[in-house]
Amino acid sequence: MNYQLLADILFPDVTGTPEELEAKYPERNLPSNAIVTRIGPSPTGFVHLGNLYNALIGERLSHQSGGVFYLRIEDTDQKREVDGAVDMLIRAMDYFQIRFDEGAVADKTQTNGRYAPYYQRQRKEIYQIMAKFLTQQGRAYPCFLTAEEIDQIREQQTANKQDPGIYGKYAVHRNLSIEEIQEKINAGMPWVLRYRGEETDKFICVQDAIRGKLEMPRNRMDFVLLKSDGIPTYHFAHVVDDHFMRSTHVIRGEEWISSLPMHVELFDVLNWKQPVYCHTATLMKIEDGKKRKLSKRKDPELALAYYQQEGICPDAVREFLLTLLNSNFEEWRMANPELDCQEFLYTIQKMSISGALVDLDKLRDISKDVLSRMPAETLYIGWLAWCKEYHPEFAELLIRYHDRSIAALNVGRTAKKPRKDLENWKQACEFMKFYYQETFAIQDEMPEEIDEATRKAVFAEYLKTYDHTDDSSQWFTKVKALTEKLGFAVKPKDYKKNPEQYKGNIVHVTNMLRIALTGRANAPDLWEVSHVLGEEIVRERLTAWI
RNA sequence: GGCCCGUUGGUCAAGCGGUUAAGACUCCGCCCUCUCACGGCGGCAACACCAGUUCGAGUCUGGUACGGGUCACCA
Repeated sequence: MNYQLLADILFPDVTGTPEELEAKYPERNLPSNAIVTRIGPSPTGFVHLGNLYNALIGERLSHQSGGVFYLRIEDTDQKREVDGAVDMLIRAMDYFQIRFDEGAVADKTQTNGRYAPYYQRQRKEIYQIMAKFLTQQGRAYPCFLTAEEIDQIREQQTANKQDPGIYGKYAVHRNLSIEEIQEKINAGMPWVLRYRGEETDKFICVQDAIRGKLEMPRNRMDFVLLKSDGIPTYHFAHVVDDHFMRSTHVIRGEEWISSLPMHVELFDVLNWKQPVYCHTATLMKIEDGKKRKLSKRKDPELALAYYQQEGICPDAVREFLLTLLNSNFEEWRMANPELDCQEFLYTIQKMSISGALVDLDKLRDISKDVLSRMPAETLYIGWLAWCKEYHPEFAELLIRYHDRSIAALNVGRTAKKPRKDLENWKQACEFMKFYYQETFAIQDEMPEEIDEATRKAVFAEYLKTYDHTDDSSQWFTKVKALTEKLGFAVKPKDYKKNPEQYKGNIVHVTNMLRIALTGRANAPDLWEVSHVLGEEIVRERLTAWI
């Protein structure tokens, strides 16, 4: 068989050579330990936690090592492509502080980096050059099998209890003569380019950076390199791109492990250096006591958009993923509560292998912790940004009452052990609404044990002695005096012992004040809250009850 | 079904032949306390199973079970 002739028939317009590509996309000039890696999402319009999970690993490893982190859009499946998906993806990554050094930008006509293009469909010529090369080497051939014919082959194989696929004697177009091929092409029959696999009982062995040694049977399949539209399959694109983009590491989900033999085969045949593979664990979800893969349809928490909509602080999501990813992160965080999580040294060695469950309770805990560590001004900026997008009315309040909002965020925050009231920005809008007249509402009932007349007397007496300039302890002394004067027990224990001797206890008094001032029985320190609200609002809210 | 990957409390996990088997989340109790939150103390709760190697096994080997992945002109 004249492979050179075959290659010219198949790729008449392809004139480039692998050598030219090597020259065009040279080795990167980086220190030997610098990691170059990427994420390669498909523009389907759905960005999920797994994308972020892998992105975070790549981003950390590359940036910690002084390497390069880039974005490649794997858009080889035109059918699944959704408009605006890339823009959405980049914005989502940016929201979670994943920044790319080079790679695709939302505008397809623009590029950022010397290994461009970063959209796979724009790299067609590169793949064609390599495909032609493999054809010349006798490692690839055109296959004219239709989907129906392949189905038939599979049925036959299943009936015979043989492995399904195109290989060995089932690769019926493998040894077509040049004339037969020419004839079919002239007849306009569509074809795919298949790799010419070999019957073998050998094994391959790959040192996975996360999992250690991976052993599996060597590839024997005539898998597809180029689809009938001349666009490569994932397998071919991965090998070609990660070689010419000079990735040192390939970080991807464990679902790729089973196609590793194909990739290893291609790197071998092309005589290219294999990148370091890092196969990450799949994120799981528990349902009815069983673990299962997170599903796009059933689990909203899989979509990154969920975290944005809920207003979960991006740092919290990052820290949450970090605790899943690196078992020593939590320890580090406890030892270094004040450091930015970017300062944590991320290591592949500490990565877990088995699939982690996404535990929203844990996320909430981390989130409260992260928010409690932030200064009020920083919180304000993040919260306002979120409100502008998801809760515009609240954003207006935050702007109109800027100083009061900052003061409100500072309640209980400046202490050595800050309060952890805030979980996320959506919840913050609910929690903080009593600070604004526009959103203030009475949510809890006044205590039933206290009759209305007594309640009014409490408020009247409180207002009579209230001095906005009192400090916290002066204020509380007055509250205690009022409590005693109106026949309430200052110590809850006294009341518990002899309830008939009192109208109630100090908890009743402060609860009524708290409900009147904040609308709720549970709220932060009343003196502090009062000073955020200001004297006018304090008096107004209490007077309303008299 | 073939091939792969995995399996320590409900969850995330430490552990690298000898431990009372860490820690975090959740839940429960107590303390602190004007409520709540925070914080402190304490509690419930685990090495999937069976063989083997060994003086000794969560840790090594084999098998079984269970879970997951993959077997496309999808990535």
